[in-house]
Amino acid sequence: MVSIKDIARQAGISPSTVSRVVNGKKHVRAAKREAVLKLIEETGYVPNNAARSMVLQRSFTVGIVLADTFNMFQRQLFSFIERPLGSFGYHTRFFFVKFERSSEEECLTRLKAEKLDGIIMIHEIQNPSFYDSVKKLELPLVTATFNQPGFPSIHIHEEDAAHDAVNHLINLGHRKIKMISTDGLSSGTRRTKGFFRALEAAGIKGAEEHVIFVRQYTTEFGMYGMRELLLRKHDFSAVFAATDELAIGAMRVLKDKGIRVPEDVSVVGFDDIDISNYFMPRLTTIRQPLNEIGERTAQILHKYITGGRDAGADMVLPYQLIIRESTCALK
Amino acid sequence: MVSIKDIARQAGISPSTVSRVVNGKKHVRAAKREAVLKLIEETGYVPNNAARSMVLQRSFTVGIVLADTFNMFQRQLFSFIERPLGSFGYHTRFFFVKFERSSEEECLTRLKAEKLDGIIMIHEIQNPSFYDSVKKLELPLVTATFNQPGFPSIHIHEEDAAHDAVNHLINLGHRKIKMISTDGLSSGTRRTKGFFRALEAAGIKGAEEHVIFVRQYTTEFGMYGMRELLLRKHDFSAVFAATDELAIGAMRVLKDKGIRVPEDVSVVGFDDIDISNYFMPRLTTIRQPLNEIGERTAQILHKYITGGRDAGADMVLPYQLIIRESTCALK
DNA sequence: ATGAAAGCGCTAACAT
DNA sequence: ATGTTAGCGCTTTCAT
Repeated sequence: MVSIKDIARQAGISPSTVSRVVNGKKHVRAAKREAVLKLIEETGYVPNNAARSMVLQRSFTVGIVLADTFNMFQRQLFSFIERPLGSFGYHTRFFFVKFERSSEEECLTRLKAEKLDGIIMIHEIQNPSFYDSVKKLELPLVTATFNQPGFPSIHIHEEDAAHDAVNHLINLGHRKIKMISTDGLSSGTRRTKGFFRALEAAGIKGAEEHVIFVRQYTTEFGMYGMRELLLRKHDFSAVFAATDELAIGAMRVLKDKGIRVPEDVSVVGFDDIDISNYFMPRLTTIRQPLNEIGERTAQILHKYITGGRDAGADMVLPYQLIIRESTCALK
Repeated sequence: MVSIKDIARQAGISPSTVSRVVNGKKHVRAAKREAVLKLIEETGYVPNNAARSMVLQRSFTVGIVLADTFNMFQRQLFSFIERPLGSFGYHTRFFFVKFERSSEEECLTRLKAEKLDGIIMIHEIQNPSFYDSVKKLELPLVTATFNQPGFPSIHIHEEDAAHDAVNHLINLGHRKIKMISTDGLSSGTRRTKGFFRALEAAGIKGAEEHVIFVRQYTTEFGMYGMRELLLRKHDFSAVFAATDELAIGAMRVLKDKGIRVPEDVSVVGFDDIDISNYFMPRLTTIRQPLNEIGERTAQILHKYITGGRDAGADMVLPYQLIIRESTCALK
């Protein structure tokens, strides 16, 4: 493997100068710069990252914390984060965390072990002490798709979005509306709040009884949630699922029971993952601007890493209600 | 950050001994080993990877080459590869490649730049010189889900599987069967071969005219493929899609045209991605044992990296035809 | 069984 | 503008 010394020797100069050229520093005579560049081209020299990393005390890698379910939503969001991050010269490293206290703690340990330049969370850790520890480590952290006080966050206004989604149902004439949500995750809590708010504004009582809580945002739990709902009593004409994946699972059960969507039951999701537009029926949902969220997240983290400790910024992006085929007016 | 020197100093011994303990080497008196372990526990010491990497000339990271579409199939497979790889102490780094010559070349450059311990390909590069270059680099490489001569490969027998899928259609009485496939990727070629073989065995002529080739395995291209098929003439009763994603796109178009699946047209996919079982109708498909493929791939690569250059092993895993709701007997 | 010393490839502070 | 030097944290001979 050709090293900086090889280049220096062949160019008849010192490694320092080669380093200056490689890093685009000033104070190098044009002629030498050219010569070095040419040599690099010829030899295919590439700086050794481990070495740079050691002296610079930076790893050039950022950790991405995500749920070990690695569901479609997260996978899509990751794609949108990875690219801009790469353009800033970062690599990404995954940290999967389960929905358990012990897994969260272990995640923190692993996060510490790697010498990360920064952390992006696209899945929230429930234990608040996690964030305290990160703060102590002075590790730049930004959260994407949810708001974490004290850290830069890029997200939409989930409560408002949920409210709009439910309101869409209400405007369609629905009064008996159920929700499949999560109570362990703050995103679930916020979406549930929006649900309650819309119901209350419409004068619909007993909202609390209308929501069923499941543990994770997966199609499996969507099925489970709907089964539970049906077990209690099928007296609803519409369902709001806290995520598209939940909605997809719920629709699966509905279909299997011979209950038609949207004729018998309208369904609204949340997130607008790719597949939602391929479903039959196409899912009505809230679109999160994943592309922009990814881009902003990368930008802000980079700024945070390079520019210093000005945390706390909270960026709220616009969402959009996408009305498709899974909802219709109450007959 | 606590370093090996700190531990050594506190334990009143030399860094060498600490290193021995950390790496589980022999020739350390039990008492000292205990002491060091205790200190490590207390201080939360973790070896600096960059430093180890430099002296060991290993990066502990393996590159994963995948299509920049990062479709559902790849996302799922990645999950199954990442875990076992992690248990061997490797990290993963993504290398997305587009379906273009230039992107493939650039991928090779980036692959070289990183000091990778190994490479896993879950997407094939079309340019054969790519593999020559990797061979020259003496970089351990294993391919997952497709066979690359000269490298360890873990995959199913795609041609046989495709044959079985099509045969299922034939057994159902279908004679007018179309295929949506790819000709740029060898997996597409192999699946197409299976399609031909089944048709020929059944005495169905003009097989070549029955397949439409698209560029990528995405739902979008599935839609495109079906639209083209319909444009030519709707004289088929069944369609075999080279992947589930393609099938999903195809079914979308069918549905939009008011053509029922499976009553009017039976559809078979390939891969059995998670979502296929949630579709309406549930997709009949070929199941690739992703879990096992992922596990084996990680194992074999690890062995390859640590054990030396015994490339060439070719592991063929069993597949399974999963008959669900998207196919039915020809009426 | 243990320590001293060298060196992995690079950058930056300090000379000049 | 350029070179010399030290050192990042670790592992590994080579002594002892």
